[in-house]
Amino acid sequence: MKEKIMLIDGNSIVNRAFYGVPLLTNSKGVYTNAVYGFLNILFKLIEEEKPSYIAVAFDLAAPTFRHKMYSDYKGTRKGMPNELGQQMPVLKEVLSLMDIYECSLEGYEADDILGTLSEEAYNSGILPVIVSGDRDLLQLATDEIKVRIPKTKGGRTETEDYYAKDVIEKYNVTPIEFIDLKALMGDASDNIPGVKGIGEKTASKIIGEYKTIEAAIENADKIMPKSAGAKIAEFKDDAILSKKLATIKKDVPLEFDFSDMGNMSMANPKAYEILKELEFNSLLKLFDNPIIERGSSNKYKTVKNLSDVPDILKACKNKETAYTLFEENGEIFGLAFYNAEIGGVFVSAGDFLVSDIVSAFKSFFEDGDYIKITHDTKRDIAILRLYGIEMSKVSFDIEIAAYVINPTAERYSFDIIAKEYLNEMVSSEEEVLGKGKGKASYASLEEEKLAGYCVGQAEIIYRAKSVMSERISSLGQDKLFYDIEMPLVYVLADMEKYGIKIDKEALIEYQGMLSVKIDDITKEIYELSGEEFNINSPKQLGVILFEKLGIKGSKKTKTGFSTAAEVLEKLKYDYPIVDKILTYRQFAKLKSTYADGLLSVMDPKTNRVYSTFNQTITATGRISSTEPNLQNIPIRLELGRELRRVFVPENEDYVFADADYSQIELRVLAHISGDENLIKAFFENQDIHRLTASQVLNIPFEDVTPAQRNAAKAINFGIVYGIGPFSLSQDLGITMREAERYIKSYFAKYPKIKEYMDKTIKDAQETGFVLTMMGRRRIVPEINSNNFNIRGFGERIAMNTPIQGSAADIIKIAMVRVSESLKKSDLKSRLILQVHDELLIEALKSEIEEVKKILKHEMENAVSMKVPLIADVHTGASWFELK
DNA sequence: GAGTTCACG
DNA sequence: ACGTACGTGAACTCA
Repeated sequence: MKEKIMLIDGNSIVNRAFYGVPLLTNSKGVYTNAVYGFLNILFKLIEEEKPSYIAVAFDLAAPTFRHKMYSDYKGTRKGMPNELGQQMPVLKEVLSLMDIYECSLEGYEADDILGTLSEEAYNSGILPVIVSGDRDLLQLATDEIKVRIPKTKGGRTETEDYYAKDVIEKYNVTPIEFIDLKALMGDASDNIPGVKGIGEKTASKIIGEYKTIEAAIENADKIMPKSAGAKIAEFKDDAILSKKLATIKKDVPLEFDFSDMGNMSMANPKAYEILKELEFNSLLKLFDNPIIERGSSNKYKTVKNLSDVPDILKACKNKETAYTLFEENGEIFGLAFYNAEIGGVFVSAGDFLVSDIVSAFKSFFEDGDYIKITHDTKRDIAILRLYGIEMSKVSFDIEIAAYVINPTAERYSFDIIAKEYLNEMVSSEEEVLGKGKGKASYASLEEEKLAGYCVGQAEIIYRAKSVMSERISSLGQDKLFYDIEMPLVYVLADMEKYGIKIDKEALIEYQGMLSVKIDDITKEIYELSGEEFNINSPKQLGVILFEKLGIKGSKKTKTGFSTAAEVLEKLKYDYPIVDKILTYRQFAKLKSTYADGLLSVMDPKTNRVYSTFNQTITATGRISSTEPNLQNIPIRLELGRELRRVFVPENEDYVFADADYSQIELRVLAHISGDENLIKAFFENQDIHRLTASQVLNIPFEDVTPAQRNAAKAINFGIVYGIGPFSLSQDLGITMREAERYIKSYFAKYPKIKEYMDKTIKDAQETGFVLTMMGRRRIVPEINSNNFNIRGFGERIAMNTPIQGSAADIIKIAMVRVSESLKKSDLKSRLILQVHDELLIEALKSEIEEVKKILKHEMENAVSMKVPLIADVHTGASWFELK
């Protein structure tokens, strides 16, 4: 099929659009109707024609050769209305953002440029399609070259299409004769004189017979009716001039290269933004095309016979290859590969038995010789395990990479990465499948779309990887990414695979015990309040407590009374009902979130819960845990802590071994601030809070009272979070004045901590980001906010993130090493849980001593710091007993 | 879906 | 004069 070029008469189309679409503005009052109409026409025709090249020609204000020939040319034409004029630069901006080629040339009209481009294109073997609102262009139509005249009617775009035969059919003249026709009849809008007194009907008849103006003049005496012939003779000069004016030039001295007209990218982020700004919401569907817009996704190969697979694998071996695995509920729908050697390859699950596909590609996934890159490795590890495949090392996961580069993004999906790193708009999964209830299955996609989407994603991965790997290197994050985060993916995948065993009977008993307690206390509360209400509703509870019962000391939230524990705590001694509410809340929380919650996610076949550990959620580098969240299992209150008894090892052959870092964040702070006093404190290996109290208050270590130790503990915590006197005073129940004195005295004792805090804020203000020990980087846009509150928040982020984040770096290193050590020693014991400063291993009893040694050693030696790292190890027959 | 509350480090 | 400690996830109510 011949390549096409779409040649657009910009001015005439924008005019059509302006008059065809009601005058619109966006919410900022910018007129948008002409731009909107233009784009509607443009997109519709692009979709229909699928041109390889596009050029839009515009007139310039300067006079053209026609004006020089005839000073009244277009003399009757009024200028553009202001509402349209304002839209011209907007339109040009949109076209430029979409990389659509524009051209204009002084001294010539858009028509002439189009005529020239059409001629040149045709001679170069490219088929022109001409788009104009102006019938003058019909003279360019041939048997092959089509002229399309769009009409906007009631929001819909229709076009009249003219090949040469259609012109003949409609006007009884050939396209070439159309020039003569116009020259004879004149054109009021261009102020072409024509021959006065001859209208369309007569002109059409005459040209139909004589073909050209020249012939008509020569034969003027023979023309019927006589009067027409006489007029032609009389005004022959006008007729000749008119023909010159009406003839579109095909030899304009234009410099151009067709290759410049083929770089269109309608669906790119900048275009998206401007369309959004113009509020062309209906046009944004352009970005929903499930076939990835750019690149070679249209040129993929589909595997028709699995006997072709060995050749494909051969071409991938030792070459970086991106793959995508499309799966739903454990069922594989498609597999795509992309690399420079083979381009895109698609394998559809619809064409073969999934088990055959899996065995055909087994070596790709299992052999280290294939350099794999993908998106969301952890998910693929789990899927492949369902098919008996243990995935070997994936060298680059773009999702993890995107997180390392910027941990504060909302999502790291393909579409976001393509936009961020390749500046391309591709469809998100949501756009392809929909979301929520209406979410479709991959099975419902046409094979071609599924293939395009799979291969397109593989290509995105392949290309994004090279951009991202350079970025990571330039940010000094190679070690963080390649040695910590990438290996961690496998550790987390294993943790998710193993899960943790629940003593189901014990949990049901715990649940029942809570039910009884909740029933009892609910009755008591109803009695004390004199009515039944929903205690779970803060709104209803607030009304009961602070209006009906008239309890004093309420605080307001946005929506009404606050009933938070912080408020109720202060009132519980004076009002028994408040105390009961607090107790109710405790029971209700334990039952709904933990007892009911765990039972609902427990696998009934194995009696284990399998949490998902998310590696790309937190802004600081921590991991998070969901469904169930195993990182917030109660411990602080006794009743809650009892829940930990239901977390047990697999069977009698196993036991739990656990280790938690002692004061890791304060140790990190000592290290990165370099404060000698704090460093010394840690070398003394004493109770750090007591030591802080004695140093800050200048009293002997032995004389520190429990209250003083508590105060020091609160300060130590506060320091890590970027403390203020208000919060400390609240926490300790002291005046702000006193709190301020404590803080001052703390910083006086540990001067380098103060220096560190000041410096990290200053650096963040200048650079816009903060760093952890391992080079994890968080941007802190809040820090330069003009808003007092937001800026304060930014400053606390700047102070806290390096501390929390470095601690996260450290335990991640420990996890990777513990996991490696267990494997290297061929132990059956396995890491099953991480809770920020704690690692839990389900250990084979026979391996317990070795496991304890590994845990302690790898945790304490994960990094080398100016203070020792201490991990305390415990063992026990349930999570409860690890203390 | 936003807001509130509360569990953890 | 401002509002007030960092980082999470889950359950619940209510609009």
